[in-house]
Amino acid sequence: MPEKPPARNDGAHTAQLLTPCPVPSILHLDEHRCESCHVRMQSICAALDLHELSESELLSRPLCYSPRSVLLREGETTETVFSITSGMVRLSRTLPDGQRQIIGFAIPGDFLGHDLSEHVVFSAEAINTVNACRFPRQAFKDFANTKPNLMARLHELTAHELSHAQDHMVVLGRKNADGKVAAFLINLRDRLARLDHVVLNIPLAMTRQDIADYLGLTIETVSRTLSKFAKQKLIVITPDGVRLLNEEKIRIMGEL
Amino acid sequence: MPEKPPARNDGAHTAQLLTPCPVPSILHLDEHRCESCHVRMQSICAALDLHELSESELLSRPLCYSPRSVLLREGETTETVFSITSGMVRLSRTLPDGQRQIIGFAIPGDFLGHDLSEHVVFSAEAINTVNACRFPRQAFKDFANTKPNLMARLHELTAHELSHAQDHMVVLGRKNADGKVAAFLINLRDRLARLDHVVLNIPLAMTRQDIADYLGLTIETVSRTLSKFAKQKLIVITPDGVRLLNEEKIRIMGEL
DNA sequence: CGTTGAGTTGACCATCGTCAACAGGAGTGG
DNA sequence: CCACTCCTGTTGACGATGGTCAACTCAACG
Repeated sequence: MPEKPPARNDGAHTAQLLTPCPVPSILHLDEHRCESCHVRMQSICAALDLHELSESELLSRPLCYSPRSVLLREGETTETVFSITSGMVRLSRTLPDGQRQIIGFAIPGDFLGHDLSEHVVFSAEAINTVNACRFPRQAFKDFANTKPNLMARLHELTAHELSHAQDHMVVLGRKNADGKVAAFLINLRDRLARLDHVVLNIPLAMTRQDIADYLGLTIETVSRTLSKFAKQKLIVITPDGVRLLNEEKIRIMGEL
Repeated sequence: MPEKPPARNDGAHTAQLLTPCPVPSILHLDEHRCESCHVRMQSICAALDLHELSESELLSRPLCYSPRSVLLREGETTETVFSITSGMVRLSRTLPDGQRQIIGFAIPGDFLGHDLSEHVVFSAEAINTVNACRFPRQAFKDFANTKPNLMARLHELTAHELSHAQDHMVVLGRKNADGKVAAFLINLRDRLARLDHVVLNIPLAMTRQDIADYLGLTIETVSRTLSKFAKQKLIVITPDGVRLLNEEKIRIMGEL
């Protein structure tokens, strides 16, 4: 893991400014009502009863972000926090020398801005089209301070995130390339399964470069490893992701 | 980073059962009064006023743990949570194949059991003599649920821990051996400095094996890297730790 | 004085990073 | 429609970083 000279293809992750995309479904209001939100019970909102939900609804705005748009930018002051309702968001930190480490991929139900603090410590960029409820940070914080349930739920999500971060430390510190890629696939599958129940194909909306930057590998090693898995009939690589043929073997390789 | 065959020197981290050591200072009561606790404002207790402090004092017991004793054991159910007041605690996870990843070193002011959940996800072992306030988990949880300040403080500590975990991901994923060791030294120095103000010598109470398991390296690489730093007059290796000669260079190597 | 465990150093080698070439798809413009 | 570029992804050849194995020192301890 030598210190890379100033990143090779920076163009790959320069993302444009925050650009909400058209929200046609602003007309179908009930689709955007919190009450009928399909990830409500996975999200921070699980803590709220119907009355509280409509209170919180007054604070938030459902927004749609086009691919590559920026939800949060590392180093700025935090104006907003988010609850993701669809799509996938990449969370990353950049080193002074230009290297990038992806610290996670947020999926529907995930919350961005756990600490409610003033400083954004990582960038958040939409990978594909993303829908998210955006809250003004201070208003959300004030609201949470009056609702012990909500604060407890936020804490629960944060603690869960911490545990997940610790899992990933183990992967980064103690797994070889095969183990890292296997752990990544299994982990993503399990998280998506919690939302969708059946996940046959694991959609890989992120690029190989993203996966590499998440696993502390290079794009070449990720590509090679996936090809090797395919040759060993452990997976099939599809245009939009990966299908597991031998989940058990992959799971053992990636096991923590 | 090949998958190690079942750990080389397991003996190094078999720790004995929870064994509080004699607490002679049980006589000098005021030293153990929360009111005069020297890490109070760094710890979870910073959220409590004097009245609340004496309430919480009824829940907790100040205990002393001898080196290598176990505060929490991975996989068991959580009976207790801790606030560390002196000494250093090693937090680790073990993989099915016996490999170990150290996910952090807790120092005075740190809290163990952030999630307040039923399952212990990492082991916590005293590295040297450790003093800690022990709370029954459920009682602490109930208490926190009645004190929004305390819950907010717990959440603050957890969010801080999460941010720290993300820092460490960057180190594990994107730094070479030199950068990892440098980042470790600087990070430890800064954390100790927050407690002690002046830290000339960085005490390394943990073994080289511990450092290696924290940084995703081997004991040999850690040893070699420290020797190299010493040869380059960046540090001096002392019996009980390390002294920085050229902090600036180390800091740059370890920079995030 | 032998044992044990931590730490250091050297020699060798495997894994994964580096560099390079190439394939295929999307978008652009003539 | 085709030529062109740009970008992502794949594959191969080579080499450096860091892991493996081994030998050694030193301090602590009985």
